[in-house]
Amino acid sequence: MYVTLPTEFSNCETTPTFAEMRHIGQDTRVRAGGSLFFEGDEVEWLYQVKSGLLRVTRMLEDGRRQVIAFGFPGDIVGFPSNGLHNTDCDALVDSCLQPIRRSALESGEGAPELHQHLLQAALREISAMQDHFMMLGRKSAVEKVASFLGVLAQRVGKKIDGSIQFELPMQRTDVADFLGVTTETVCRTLTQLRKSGVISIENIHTIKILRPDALLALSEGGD
Amino acid sequence: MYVTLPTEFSNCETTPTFAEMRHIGQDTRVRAGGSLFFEGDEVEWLYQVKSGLLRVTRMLEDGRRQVIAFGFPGDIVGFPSNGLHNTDCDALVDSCLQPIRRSALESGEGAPELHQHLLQAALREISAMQDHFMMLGRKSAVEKVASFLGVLAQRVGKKIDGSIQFELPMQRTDVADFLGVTTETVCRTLTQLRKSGVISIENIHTIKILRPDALLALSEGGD
DNA sequence: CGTGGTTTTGATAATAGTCAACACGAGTGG
DNA sequence: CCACTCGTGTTGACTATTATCAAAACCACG
Repeated sequence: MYVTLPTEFSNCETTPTFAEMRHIGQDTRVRAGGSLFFEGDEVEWLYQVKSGLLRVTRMLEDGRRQVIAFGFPGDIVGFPSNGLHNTDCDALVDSCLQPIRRSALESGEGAPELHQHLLQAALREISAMQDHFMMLGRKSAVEKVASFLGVLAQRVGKKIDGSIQFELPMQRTDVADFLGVTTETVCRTLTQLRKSGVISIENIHTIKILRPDALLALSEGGD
Repeated sequence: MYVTLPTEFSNCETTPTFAEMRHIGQDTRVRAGGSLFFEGDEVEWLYQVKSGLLRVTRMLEDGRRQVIAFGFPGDIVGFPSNGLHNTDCDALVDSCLQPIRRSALESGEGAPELHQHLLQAALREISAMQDHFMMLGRKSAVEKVASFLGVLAQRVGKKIDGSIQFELPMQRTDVADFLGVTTETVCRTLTQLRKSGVISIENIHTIKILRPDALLALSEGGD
């Protein structure tokens, strides 16, 4: 029981990306389903994703959930506010993380390069969140799903002649809670995109963008 | 023509809140309707609101607009991403601002106290935006409006016996674009709250919360 | 007093949600 | 190896919420 504690099962690599080792922990692996932190926890570490996929969420008392962000390789999660985590975070697939001491962000003495890197990451985070506001507040279901697929294609897609293919490791529920729609709407929208020949669904967790131009148009409201 | 440039019409005060004057500009006044910056502008200054009200927005090509945030006294607006503004910002009423050099945030050498203050403000901003995700993605129109009024009451409300009164200086359109609904929905919801005796609308820009407890319940999904 | 912009209300339509059934696939145990 | 089961995904029928379009009311200002 109480199973969702972080399950560290080995170290993965040992080359810190930044000079000041003192502020960087040993790389950590978390199994799919394992949690990194919960809302209200004191922040000791931030985490830079090296491989895998994290899910950052926030819950309402009545169970409604919003996926705040997905943590793809390169992303940093766990920025504190008043020293506390204000979201939950868990791994959707086995993931490898580089922990970074909170103090490297907040005081940063002795590791100016790392401090700078974290600060810039936080500022990029603000900007990315502003984009997502537009998504949640002003886009239709089709535009939301199309935008989401577009971003993923750009971020983790592999070009195969004219089309772009990528893994969609999270569940439909996660996509829905990220986009502020229901699972059913995500399904229907994907079906609609498939039937109109914009994408093909290779299998549940693999999408191929057949017509990137059409997808882009849909994501911006072009019919 | 080209009228929306910042209209500075005087200095207002001269007591910098932080030690290192070098990084702090003279207090600046902006008239209602004046713009502080536009999306894509190079960031030279951040602004801490001393009085008045700012509106931070982002636009889609087709004209759809999302109000990212309102800048109330105490708030800091204008965090850069890659050195650029990624939103527009203008003043809704005559406002007084304290400009702070971007370098105070990003390099901060010589003014560690100010740097720290700005960093913490950025981190609080991230947390506040996460809350707003829930608002945009998962709350109904009534919950959105009730939450919004609740926050304003807490932030700028004045207690008058059992009720809380405050100014709502922005237009209905701004509230709508902030909450991700239409103006009509904002109006109808306010009317509904008024008719059910939760609020009274003293005049278009003045709201009185008659039953704070009921408003709170509505903002969390309680019927 | 008009005039223009904003707010409010009403009637109707469209989008997305809900509830329910069914399909699919992975893993389990007979 | 084959049901069986459970969780997830998909589809369908229907409903509810919110958007849209249009008209009226209100207000601020010249």
